[in-house]
Amino acid sequence: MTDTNSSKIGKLVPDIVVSRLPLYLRTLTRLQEEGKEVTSSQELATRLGFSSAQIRKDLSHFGEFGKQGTGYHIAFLKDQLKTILNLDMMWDVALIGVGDLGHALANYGRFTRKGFRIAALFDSDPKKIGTIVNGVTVQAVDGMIDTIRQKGIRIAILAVPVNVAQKTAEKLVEAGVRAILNYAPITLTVPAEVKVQNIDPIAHLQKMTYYCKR
Amino acid sequence: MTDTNSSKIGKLVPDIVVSRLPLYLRTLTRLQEEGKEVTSSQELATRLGFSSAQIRKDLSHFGEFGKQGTGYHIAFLKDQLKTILNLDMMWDVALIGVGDLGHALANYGRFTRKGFRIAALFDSDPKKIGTIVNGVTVQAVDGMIDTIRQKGIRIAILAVPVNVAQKTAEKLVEAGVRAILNYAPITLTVPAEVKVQNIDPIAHLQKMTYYCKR
DNA sequence: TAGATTGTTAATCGATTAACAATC
DNA sequence: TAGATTGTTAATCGATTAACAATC
Repeated sequence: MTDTNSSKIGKLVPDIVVSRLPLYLRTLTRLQEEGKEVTSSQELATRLGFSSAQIRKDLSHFGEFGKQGTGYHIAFLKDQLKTILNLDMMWDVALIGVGDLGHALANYGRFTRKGFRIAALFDSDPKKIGTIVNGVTVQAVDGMIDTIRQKGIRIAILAVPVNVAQKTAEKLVEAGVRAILNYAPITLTVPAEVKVQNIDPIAHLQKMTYYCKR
Repeated sequence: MTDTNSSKIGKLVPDIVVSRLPLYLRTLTRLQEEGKEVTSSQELATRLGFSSAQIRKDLSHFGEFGKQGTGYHIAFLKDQLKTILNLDMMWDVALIGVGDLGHALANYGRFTRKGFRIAALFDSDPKKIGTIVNGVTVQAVDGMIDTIRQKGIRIAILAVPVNVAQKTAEKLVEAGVRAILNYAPITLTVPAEVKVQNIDPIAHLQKMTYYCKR
């Protein structure tokens, strides 16, 4: 088995496995920062709170990246994971909604460092349109579809009020967006080929209070 | 079976079921805003993209909330879910790290509306200490443990730089915090009785680019 | 009553883990 | 070689779904 650039033919990789790859990547980067060059499924497992078997199984969906007796060369495995996740390129991202949250996201330096460039900002508030945030001019939502199409943007971050989130998502889909990171507390309805990931701090807090009896 | 205030005795509710309860709550609130008084597992399922069987099974862990032929009374089910999730009270929350993200979170009105009051703000930057954000004075991280203990705060939102996140989490645990919403891109190591939920937008984006071949 | 929908059971499906031969 | 660790298989574990009796 030498196919390391894509998943094994005929086998679909479970979504939950894909979810863990960014965590592996993150952990490898940290290990590297600590000066390590080689790691093992056991070390990764300890760091992440997973089992070592799970890590080996997950990676086995994509190829063979380790050496028996030695483990994994960190720089090599990082590169492989980046390739698998299509992170060997810079992705342009549209950010819709430049309120407090949108503002914080537009200024979040980690996006750029990790290969996600905020290439366009949109808002519907006339007071915000035309202002410059982190070097990018805020545009009217009215022209959003054209701009996103023209720039070929495939990823959007949705930070608009919940009452306009679904409508805005539909515009994004029309504009050709394939992935939406949704901060609005609502389940978006989009075509199956469009990926949505939701971030809702309230939902996370509410889950934890379940365990906080008092 | 009339035990509606807690899970069935002797049966532990799977964590993944607990994760979905806040989404049910959110959807019920939306249905209510649309003027509905009654709903069904099928309607909830369609809204959420789940199966109706899953919704009925999830709810069955906690009691019987519906009526055959009719469905669920929305206000009643909402109340029950709130009780199950310990949301029938106001929770004090400490927010650590008042950078761009922390600032946005401190100003996020939805926390208060959903029963989470930002009761204390902490930062280590002398320029921020003493400033007031959304009516709360930013305090030095130095006195954090005492303040959290004194106020009996059980929930913390961690929005500090990644390099101090683990150290800060340990202080929070020492102060008696039982639940941490972690925005730093690192897997925190905490005692088993402390719940951690992670929010990492980069991880979400990286998951989606896996499916964005190009 | 007839139609609708629940709560639950059993079957199915999928993910995790334990164990180990292979081999560095 | 001896020790360590991989990749994979098979077993286990757990979650989801289909189906339906109960009943509103």
